[in-house]
Amino acid sequence: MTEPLSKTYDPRAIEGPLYAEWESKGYFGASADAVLEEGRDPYVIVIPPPNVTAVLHMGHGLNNTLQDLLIRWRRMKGREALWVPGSDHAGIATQNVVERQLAAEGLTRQELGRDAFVERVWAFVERTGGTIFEQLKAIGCSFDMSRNHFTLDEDLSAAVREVFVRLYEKGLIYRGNYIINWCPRCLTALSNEEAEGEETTGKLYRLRYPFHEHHDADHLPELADGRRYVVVATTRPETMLGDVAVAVNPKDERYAHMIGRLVELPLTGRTIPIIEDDWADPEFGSGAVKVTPAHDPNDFEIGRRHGLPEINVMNPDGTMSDAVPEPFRGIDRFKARQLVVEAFEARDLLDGIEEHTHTLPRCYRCDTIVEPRLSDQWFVKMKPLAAPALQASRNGDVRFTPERWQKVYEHWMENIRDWCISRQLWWGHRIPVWYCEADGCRETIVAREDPTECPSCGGSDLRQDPDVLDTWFSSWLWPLSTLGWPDETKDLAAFYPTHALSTAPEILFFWVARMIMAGLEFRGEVPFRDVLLHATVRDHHGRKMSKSLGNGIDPLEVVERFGADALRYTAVAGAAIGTDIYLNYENLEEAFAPGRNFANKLWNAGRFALMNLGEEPVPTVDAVGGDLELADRWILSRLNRTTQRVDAALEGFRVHEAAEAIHGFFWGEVADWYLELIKGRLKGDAGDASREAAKATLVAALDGVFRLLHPIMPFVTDTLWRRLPWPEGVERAESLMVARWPETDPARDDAAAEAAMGALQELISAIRALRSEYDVPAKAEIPVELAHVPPALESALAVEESSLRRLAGVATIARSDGGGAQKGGAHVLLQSGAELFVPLAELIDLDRERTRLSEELERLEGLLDGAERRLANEQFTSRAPAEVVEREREKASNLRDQGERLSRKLAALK
RNA sequence: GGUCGCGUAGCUCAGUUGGUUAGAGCGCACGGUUCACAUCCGUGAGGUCGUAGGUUCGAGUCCUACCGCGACCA
Repeated sequence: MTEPLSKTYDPRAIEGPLYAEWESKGYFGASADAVLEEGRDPYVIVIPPPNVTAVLHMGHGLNNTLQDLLIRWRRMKGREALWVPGSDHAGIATQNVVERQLAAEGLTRQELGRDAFVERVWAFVERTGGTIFEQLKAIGCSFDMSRNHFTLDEDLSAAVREVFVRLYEKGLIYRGNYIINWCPRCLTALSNEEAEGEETTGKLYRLRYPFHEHHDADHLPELADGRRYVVVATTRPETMLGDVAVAVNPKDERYAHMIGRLVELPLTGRTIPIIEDDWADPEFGSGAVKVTPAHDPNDFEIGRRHGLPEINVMNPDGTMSDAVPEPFRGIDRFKARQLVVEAFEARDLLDGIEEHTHTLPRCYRCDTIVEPRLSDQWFVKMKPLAAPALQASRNGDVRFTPERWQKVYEHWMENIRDWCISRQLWWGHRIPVWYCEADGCRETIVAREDPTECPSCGGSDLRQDPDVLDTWFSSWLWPLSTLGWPDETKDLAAFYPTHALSTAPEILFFWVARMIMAGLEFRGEVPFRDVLLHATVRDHHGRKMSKSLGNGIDPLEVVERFGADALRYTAVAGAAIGTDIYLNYENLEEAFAPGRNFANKLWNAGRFALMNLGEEPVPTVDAVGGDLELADRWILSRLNRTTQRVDAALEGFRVHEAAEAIHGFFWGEVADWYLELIKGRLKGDAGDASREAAKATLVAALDGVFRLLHPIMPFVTDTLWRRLPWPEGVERAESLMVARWPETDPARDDAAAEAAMGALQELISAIRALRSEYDVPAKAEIPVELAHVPPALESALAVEESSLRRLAGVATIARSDGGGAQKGGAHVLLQSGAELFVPLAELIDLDRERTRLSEELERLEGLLDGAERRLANEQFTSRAPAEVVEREREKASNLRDQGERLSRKLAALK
């Protein structure tokens, strides 16, 4: 710990060991007793559980950095901070992975059998399941691994079963035969949310259905054989094999008198009726729509309204079923589509094909086109659960950041549809429902404990429902179940409700909305107060990073090359609220330059400070009070303002603003100015008292900024912080991680010091700019003359004249009255009111100087013109607030003064 | 089609209730090798704040329309 810092910043050397130390000291743990018995204020975040098979990607990197930032910040603020980690069994995704492994061995899960398959998945999960947490540790996540959970753990599974039974008993879970979204590749039902719409340019086919018999449809077109026909349009012609009616709008006069007539359903030998239903839109196509109740949600509704039959023409795998005529049986749906169209064409029944843009639903796990399918499934009745969840948003019990997500959430809640929760998978929570197989009984048993006999007939021939539950049916309980619910555990009492949830916007409905419903339904309280929807990580072309595009960034490679702190800072600084973060995966050095450069700067400036501070104790700032110099008071004032800014930013989840404030303070003020100003004092050039004041201030400034930065860049800050020399007798935590967050101190705000330093900085910058403008050699020391020096600058020069010489390369400082202009030099009018003259006849070209001053004068006159016009406007002076008018007057007078002086100088040069 | 959001420097973005001479990082140009840092230091170029109206004493900020982009939901 006291070995010297390496000359170059090497994050690999510090990060791993430091994390291990934090973990071994138990800093990540939280205590329920501390909350329940000692009255400590908790702050809780539950992790959005990554899939158990997941490997870390930048989305995780960003999201978990944000959570760690919030947790570390609140921990330093003295809260009992708990970050609950865990993972999700991810039914379809995990099952797919293992099925692919089997396929590589030439096996299918059906060949293996259910029990053996599930065993195999468990083996896989146990082998790979912990990976992501090791990876998250590498980026510094301070979660409490003693509370790690998995959705298939015994206690979490018990919670799932409890919830199923409760909702069933309450009448909110039911089984029914409805149209659901079906993935023909995964062979399972999906919820509406899991079927993702994708805009596609497809085709709209117009099909002719001839009337079964001749009648008075003279205004309709006729076929070559003289039969009249109606035209229906569809994007899925193969489903016509399951048509049971043609619907027209009752208000549509073209068809009004045809209701009840029959048309022939081509290819099938069936006839189907024309029915009236409001759903048919007279404006769309011919106004007549085919009705296929078993394969379309709207047609399903029409079918039920009219008591129509439901003909299922498709097998689960997307091939045509035995309910269709022979040539189509067993044929894949898309091939069947082609065959149906050809058959229509051959019979002159194809009315036309046109391009048609529509939204196709695809399976969110395998991208296969989802098929609406009629089947028996379990559903949750959502309206009763949504009502309180909607209320919670409207009354502010849950808040969304960025705010606009509130509307998205409420819109979804207002239009909620029932949730299909059964999945035809093997990996997941088995549905706790049994059917009595006894003849004449057929009882349905829904139970918390596996039943051994039928409560109705006493029979023991029970068959459990083969299906499992939607994974989200367990993750919607996450904040409850990870804290022990339904048991009344200490954790539940101490840590529920949690405080913030940070996640990706795309799972707002899947997960966040449902957690809010579950929290309210099962615990009577929202599960968290704040929902933070973070940025999407994209590549430099704006494309979402994805495995299939190969445009991802491996966070571990970034950590390896630049360090976790660099990764974290880059993510935090780039993730402005409501905007996505763009990273170039082809050039990681450039992509992570902000964090990498800043970490390196911290290291080097910190190392320099530590070398100069030495290891002996330093006095406190209070102890050297009277010896504090301008620069000291200035940097302490700046620190104080920075602390205020950072606090306010973090309260509002404006993490990028916090990062920027700290970055600007450390680099732009501490490193660029303060360290430069005190170099001589640290060496003792100005005596012991001055040196001690500088040391005390430097330690205070670094201590403060390291604390502010620790939640964002925990490793480099703790490493440097613990090496700071410390005042004797002042208590100090053993790690910055568990040190207290800085308090702001109004007494340290020092406007006078800031004004004086501001004037000095302006002067130094102006001299540097002139040197650059006129190509003064870097080492050449130049004379300067000052006039009209205002008190603020005067007070700065009184103590920092040597700094001025060193930082601006000044040899001599003379005073003049500043009356006119001297030839053979350069003039600058400073905003502080001072005048700078650099007499460098041999370097300064008169023409160039005149041009430079003219341009400056023009700029000033433009500004003055605007200000004067405003002041001349009586409306402005009477209506604008007095202070605004006053500020405008000062500005105008200042500009006028500068302008006049500048034109005199310009005139003198002509 | 509905809802929401976004167009500010070459790029990615700040700009907190309308009011200092509109900022940052990256990139670019020029200069800089002893004395913390070339992952650095200094200086600089670059913006009629998408377009057109409107409200106001005053608009990057508020309103309307349009153009362009994106997201979500049908």
